[in-house]
Amino acid sequence: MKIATWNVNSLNVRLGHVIEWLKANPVDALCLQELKLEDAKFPTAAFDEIGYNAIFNGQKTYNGVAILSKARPEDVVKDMADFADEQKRLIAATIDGVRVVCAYVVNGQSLDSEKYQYKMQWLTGLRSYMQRTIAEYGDVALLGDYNIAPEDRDVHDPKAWEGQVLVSPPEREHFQALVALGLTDSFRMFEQPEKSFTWWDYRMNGFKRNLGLRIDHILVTKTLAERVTSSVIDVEPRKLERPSDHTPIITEVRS
DNA sequence: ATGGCTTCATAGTGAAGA
Repeated sequence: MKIATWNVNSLNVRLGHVIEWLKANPVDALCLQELKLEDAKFPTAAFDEIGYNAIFNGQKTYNGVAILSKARPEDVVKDMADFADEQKRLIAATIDGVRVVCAYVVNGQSLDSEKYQYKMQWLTGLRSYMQRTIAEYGDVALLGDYNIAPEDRDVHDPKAWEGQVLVSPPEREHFQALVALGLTDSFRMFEQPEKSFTWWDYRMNGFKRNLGLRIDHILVTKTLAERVTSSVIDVEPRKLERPSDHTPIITEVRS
């Protein structure tokens, strides 16, 4: 099966891109982040027309996550049970026997911001949530916008980014804590081109100059990692008119 | 150049993203 994740930065604006991408890339599950729309406005029919089920956890203006899947999603859970959160950042379901967790990690804004503290707390909550989820389900994949570049090679200019949000040591420690739960960064299981990124700033011609970061990830439990056959970033959607600033990443798991 | 661009909410600009 193929599983993918894409921060679409407004599903209203990007619906056409997502539909066309799914037609060209008929993955078994696609996790979306930053829907920026309330559940009542979710375009369920548009996905139904192309053979996809949709589950979603949205809110007006900000955040919002969804999972699109060919198979019917089972045991749908929204939010983290043990972490009270006004913001809609997590949804999970079992698809083809795999527990798929779709997360939109807090950005954090800057290290001296209250939002950074919220990010740290949220990541601590996610760690507990994932620990429990792995214990309960076994085969688990955590897909989404982590808002963390795990290593310097995931940053176009590590010197320029040093000490900034998205690359700070405490954030990277949170990423490694997820790995320590028994999760593997599926993208790094394979030889990859240098300067592989999933996000580029809209400003300064960031994409054309490849001034990006790798902050969207697909982590899988060991049992799944043994069956992973590929993991790739698809930069094509970033080349379209009015693109999202993020682009999809796809991991394939042998059945 | 603490800017640059895009989205949303709003009807001027401001917040937020990363």
